[in-house]
Amino acid sequence: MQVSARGEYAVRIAVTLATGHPRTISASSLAAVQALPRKFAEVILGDLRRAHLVDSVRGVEGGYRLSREPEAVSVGEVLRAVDGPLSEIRGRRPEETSYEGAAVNLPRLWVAARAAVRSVFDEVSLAQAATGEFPVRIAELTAADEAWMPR
Amino acid sequence: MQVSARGEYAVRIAVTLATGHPRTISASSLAAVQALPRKFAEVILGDLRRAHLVDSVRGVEGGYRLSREPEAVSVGEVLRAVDGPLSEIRGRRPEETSYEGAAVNLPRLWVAARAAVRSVFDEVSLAQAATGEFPVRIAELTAADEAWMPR
DNA sequence: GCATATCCTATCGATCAAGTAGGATTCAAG
DNA sequence: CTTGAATCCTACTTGATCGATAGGATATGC
Repeated sequence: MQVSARGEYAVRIAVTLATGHPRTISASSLAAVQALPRKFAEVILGDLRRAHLVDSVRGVEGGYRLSREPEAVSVGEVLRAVDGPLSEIRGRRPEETSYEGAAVNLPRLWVAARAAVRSVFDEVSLAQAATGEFPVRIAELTAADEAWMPR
Repeated sequence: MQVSARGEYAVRIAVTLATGHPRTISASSLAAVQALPRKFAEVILGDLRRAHLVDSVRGVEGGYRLSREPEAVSVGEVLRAVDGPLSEIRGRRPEETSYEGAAVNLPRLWVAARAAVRSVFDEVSLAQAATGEFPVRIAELTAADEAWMPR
């Protein structure tokens, strides 16, 4: 479940927009407050705009704002907008894989893994990510000390 | 949760070894039966050997076999041996991330996502992956039609 | 018309992924 | 004690992608 710099930046930008909603915030302001490269932030905001997750306003006093309410946008949507699909197996969708011999059951495993990832990123809204009030299922996942240990 | 070609190949090789356990199987035989490049398979088997997941025997009649019983090796271990950690956020471990402002709660989200991935790959053994008799929790994840749909 | 934004196109260096090449080394069987 | 089949080691290539930057065209409010 590798999240690229683009993905991380996009979510940071999105939760910042969620917190300021419905005010519009400029790219330089977003970049400054989250300490990321301004030009790169512009590129990412372009991706989010083309995915219809944010609206943009040009000119002085312009900037970006979420297209929908922060409660109605999931983190998964943001990540998909900038990186592609949440889960890929050697560049293919899990359900598109197919194997011979001892590996015939692997597609089910890949699909299960994707479902697990979705159950986190598609079930957390930008509003929840901003406030830290995660759904119970998500909170439970982070409750065990073990979840915080590298492996 | 991107799985690279190395990762996919490694798991396919591992379940093949699990099925043949405890016989030793040569790299060319593994490559042939799973239809993957022989030289690349050799590289991957080297990774698995250095991770102490497989033992190798040189010479004629040589080959590879699992170091432990197929029930005692998880898919997660195989994936970690060839790609690195299951989950990384911009190249860092989830628990090592840290943010200012609206993004302060994101580390919990990253940790939750990693926990979700682990709950699949670390809970499925090579024996289960080979037979298709997955744990109930995993089977449930693949039961819904929705799990098989792209998004 | 000027300051401040977004927006568009192009480029760049570094890194990595996937795979290949060639051969040195090991070992059992005959 | 040779031979053939296997692991193992080092190096290389090729292409794509990632993370960014540059420079300016375009829009907008005052």
